[in-house]
Amino acid sequence: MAQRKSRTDRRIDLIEAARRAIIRFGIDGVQLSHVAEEAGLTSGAVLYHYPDLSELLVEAQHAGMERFYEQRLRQIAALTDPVAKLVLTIRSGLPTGPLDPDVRLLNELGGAAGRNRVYGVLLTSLYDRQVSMYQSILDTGQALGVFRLTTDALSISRNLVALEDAYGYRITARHPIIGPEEAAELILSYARTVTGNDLLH
Amino acid sequence: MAQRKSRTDRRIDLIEAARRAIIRFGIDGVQLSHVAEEAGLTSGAVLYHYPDLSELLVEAQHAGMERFYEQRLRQIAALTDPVAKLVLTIRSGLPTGPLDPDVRLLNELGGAAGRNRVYGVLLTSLYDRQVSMYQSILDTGQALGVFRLTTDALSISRNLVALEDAYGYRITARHPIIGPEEAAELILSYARTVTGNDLLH
DNA sequence: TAGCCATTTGAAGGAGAATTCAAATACGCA
DNA sequence: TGCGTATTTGAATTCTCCTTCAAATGGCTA
Repeated sequence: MAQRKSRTDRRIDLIEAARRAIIRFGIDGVQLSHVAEEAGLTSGAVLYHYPDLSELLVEAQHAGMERFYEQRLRQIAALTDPVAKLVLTIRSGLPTGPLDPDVRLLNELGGAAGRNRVYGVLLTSLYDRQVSMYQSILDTGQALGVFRLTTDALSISRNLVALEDAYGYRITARHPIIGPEEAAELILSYARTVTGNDLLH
Repeated sequence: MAQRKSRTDRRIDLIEAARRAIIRFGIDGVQLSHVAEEAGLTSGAVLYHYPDLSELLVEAQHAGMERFYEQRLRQIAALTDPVAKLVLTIRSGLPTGPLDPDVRLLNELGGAAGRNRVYGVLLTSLYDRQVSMYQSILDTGQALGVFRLTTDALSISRNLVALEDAYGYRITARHPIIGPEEAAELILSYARTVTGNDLLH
């Protein structure tokens, strides 16, 4: 028998297991047994904690998104230079490679968000928060005279997040030419143009 | 009994039916019975033409992609002015609204392309062709002196397609602010900056 | 240490979907 | 018109997954 755990500990495990299962089988392809296997439990045990699988899936997606976002925030928190912040933020929004679990998870939502309101809201809220993240970097840089923005910071930020998203898809789909490095360079080329800064650091 | 049709006619119908079913239930959620219902047939009839549902789904995705791409090509073929071409191309890459079937279908592939090589290849090939489409418009504009590109046309084109893709997702996910118009304006703002052209026509 | 209770198992049942196939049907062609 | 055949149906079968639940398990507390 699998090790017994407290209600909260087990729920945390299950959310992690669901995350892995979604990546393997897709948000519409996950089955109770997939989650159970990933967690090292039986289907019954999963059902004991989550009588409704779809609720667990939402929680898994939510947790994955929060982790992704918090991680990005934490990385730039250590920096003060707007240039360094911007460059690092761009890189941290891209997958490390085709198998990057965080981005793979987010990508699963793309299609589902058009059919499922909950997923649509989740994804939209993540997008908006990432936009704010960029916006505050750009505003600061502008105020310090480091950036000379060609348009409003909001529009630029929206485009930056959009570019990250799109290249995340390209990379996980294994584009033969566009990998993490190439994508970063493409986004940076945009960022250089609109900030009027070489973004060397 | 449903009207009898020739092998080829029925296969065309089924591909259309599968396309609709994918949009409704997701690429990993479609069932034989969904396709059958959309086609006005029984599951047995579907199986008679496509013993393997997954092959039908691939064909449906392929057909949807080709149609989407051909449609865009056809639209710009009527124009000669690079500015008009560029503006129209940007608009034609965006969904008309959250329910746009062509984009909804493409979005279904996003996640699956990370798990399924066939879908990955399909999606990558569409991306590359769309990039070429933009590239030829930009090259022409540059040659005519209408555009003064800030970077190489290839990078700009990659970013333009990436932006379309990403805003396609945002729109189908029903972002409360970013609709077709707003997305077009965001992409145009990028295009203006990198072409040095106001893109008014 | 004994007993309680939350957690987990595993088997049984049931629902739903895929698959098979014999029979029915309608179209094309002689 | 009538034959032959490709297409479609619908029922039976099998398969897979979800759901339920009684029994087992093991940690916690008194």
